[in-house]
Amino acid sequence: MKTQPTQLVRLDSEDTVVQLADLFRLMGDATRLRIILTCLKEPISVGDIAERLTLSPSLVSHHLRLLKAARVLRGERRGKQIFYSALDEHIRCVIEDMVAHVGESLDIEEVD
Amino acid sequence: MKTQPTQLVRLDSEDTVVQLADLFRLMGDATRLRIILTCLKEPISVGDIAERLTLSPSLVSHHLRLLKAARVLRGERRGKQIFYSALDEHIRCVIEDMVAHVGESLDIEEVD
DNA sequence: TCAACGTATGAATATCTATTCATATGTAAG
DNA sequence: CTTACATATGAATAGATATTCATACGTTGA
Repeated sequence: MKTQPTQLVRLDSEDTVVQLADLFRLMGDATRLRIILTCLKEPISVGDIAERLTLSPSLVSHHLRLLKAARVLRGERRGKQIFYSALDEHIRCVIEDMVAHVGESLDIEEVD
Repeated sequence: MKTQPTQLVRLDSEDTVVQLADLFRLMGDATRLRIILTCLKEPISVGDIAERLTLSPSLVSHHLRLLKAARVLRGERRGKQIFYSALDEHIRCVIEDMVAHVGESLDIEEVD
């Protein structure tokens, strides 16, 4: 069971906009977005992400640090490995909406 | 009446991810996000955006060019002015979902 | 045609950021 | 405790990008 936010998020507020922009910027890198998508499927270790996306573990770790700090992902230790997964499901919605946008854009591609 | 996308958008596809990342990156700048939010409320001219956000018309125009190219916004000429507005409603959904994410994150702020 | 206004564009720059490499930290097994 | 493995961190760097300034383009009215 999830508690409701106590205060409404004000879209006009300066720091709310900055906060949103920070999150979008995080998703605005193809490598990082691929990492997010990979973690959305199932919890997965740093090494496995690196292997699946053919990236260096170091690079993956750098990105994971940012994503964890922004509360997009969370890490859970299991023995020597750390498994990363989505902190909540909103990110999935955000991406799905954006996919819909891309889909529509593609659809009217021939217009001009 | 809107036609349906003829082809499914494949999330695994390399260029789909890049396309998505490009869009997120566009929204990942606070100034640009403020411009988007302003245009989401109602069609508004370049000069009025600049005034409302206290930005130079030149800077606004630079950002609008990118947002138009990415099909986030559209521009429509009315006399000397050009009014910008959202091309479709998906961007609004994307932002709303992200606001929800921020709301949840704020809600558990005290956890660690 | 000219002037005035609104918008767009190009170059220059200072800042930011993704990536790499080397190294450190933490964990489990022997 | 040491070795091996998994992940994290810090510095260095090459490339990207937001902003500014100057200038050009397009539109309207005189």
